[in-house]
Amino acid sequence: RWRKWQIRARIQSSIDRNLAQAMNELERIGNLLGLPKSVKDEAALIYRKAVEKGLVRGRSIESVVAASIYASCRRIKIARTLDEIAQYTKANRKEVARCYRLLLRELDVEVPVSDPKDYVTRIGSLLGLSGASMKSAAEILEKAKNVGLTAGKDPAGLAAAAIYIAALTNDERRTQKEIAQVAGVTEVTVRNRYKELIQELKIEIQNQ
Amino acid sequence: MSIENIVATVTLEQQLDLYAMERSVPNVEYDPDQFPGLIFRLESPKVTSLIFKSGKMVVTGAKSTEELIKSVKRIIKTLKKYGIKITGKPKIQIQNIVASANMHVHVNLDKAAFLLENNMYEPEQFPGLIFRMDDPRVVLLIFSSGKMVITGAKREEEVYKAVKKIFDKLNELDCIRQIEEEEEELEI
DNA sequence: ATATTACTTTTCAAAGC
DNA sequence: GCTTTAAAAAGTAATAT
Repeated sequence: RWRKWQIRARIQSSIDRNLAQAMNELERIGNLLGLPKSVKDEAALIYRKAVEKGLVRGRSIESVVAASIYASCRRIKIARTLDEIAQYTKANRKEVARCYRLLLRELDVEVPVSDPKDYVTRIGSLLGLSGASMKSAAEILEKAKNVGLTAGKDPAGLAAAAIYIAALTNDERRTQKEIAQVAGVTEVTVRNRYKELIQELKIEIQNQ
Repeated sequence: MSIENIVATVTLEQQLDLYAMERSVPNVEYDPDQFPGLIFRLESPKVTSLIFKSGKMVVTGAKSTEELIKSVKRIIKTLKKYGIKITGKPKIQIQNIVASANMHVHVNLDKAAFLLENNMYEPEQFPGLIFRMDDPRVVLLIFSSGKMVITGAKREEEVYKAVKKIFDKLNELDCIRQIEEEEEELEI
């Protein structure tokens, strides 16, 4: 009886210690990323489930915390790339991605497929674009999705190209370089997506 | 549909001296600190073999069972040619078959990701939808172009079964759209 | 600015760390 | 879990011309 109680207490305290450390990490990374409380709370919930299922064994707390944050961002539709989150940890993107896949498979956390439109708000505001431009970028992406142009493509690259077009047509031109930088993709990707979008959606660009 | 790669293990039931092989057989790589197996590349059929001191080997790169068998025979013949004594007949076991196929349709991956069970679709990480099929037990990488990769099969038949099954399933779920393809290559 | 090369994902065995 | 080997898919990245 006593022994059983002791074992249970020991396990509980081990989970508590793990959680306490994890919450510090979560708070640190979350603040560095400028995430709202709702995202941090959701991430904490996901992490708690992971610890209770013993998924953190053999892995660093930090990587699992980062993966929980990523899953939370995806659920709440706060656009953040895996790289952005991983940069504040000692682990690399690959390790965080591995933990994220583990969370998806082992926990019943449902994560919707990321929507390029979610990246528009972030990229647009970082560039100081008007709401009108962001709205037209979202419309371009909606059309692109309807003709099956977005399948398999990086949502950040798609959003970047849509913003490039929208800014151009709204007289708020930003260079591909500027957009690529804040979107976290290369200029080549922005250019490739841009070419495809204007060609397939028959968008007229006056400028040169 | 075509088989792209077959991974097989070959058991020779005898110990091998890899150091002696490295000295006498040309074009082999052996660095036990890096990897316990000796790497031997056969030019035709173009396959690569990892040979272990236990007498077991892994042969990769074959595109058909016939090619695999021919490769194993040639590898053993080559080793014998350079003075490596090999007794008994090799036991060949196919461990993994990788194949590619083309459905010639456009696939709505967003919809498929929502409707299919056991799938993973993360376009920021990889363009294909990863689907784990229970029967046959294989993994399929499905692309929006309608092309796909089937891996994890142990028999050729499982590949055909999996391709038919996923096509029917995507059709049922209405995740497929016909596409106008210019060049229709004829294949069997 | 475009062309190559290289990496992402999945699968599998081998022996050893 | 890692190390090594092969192969395809399509996208993206890094480097070369």
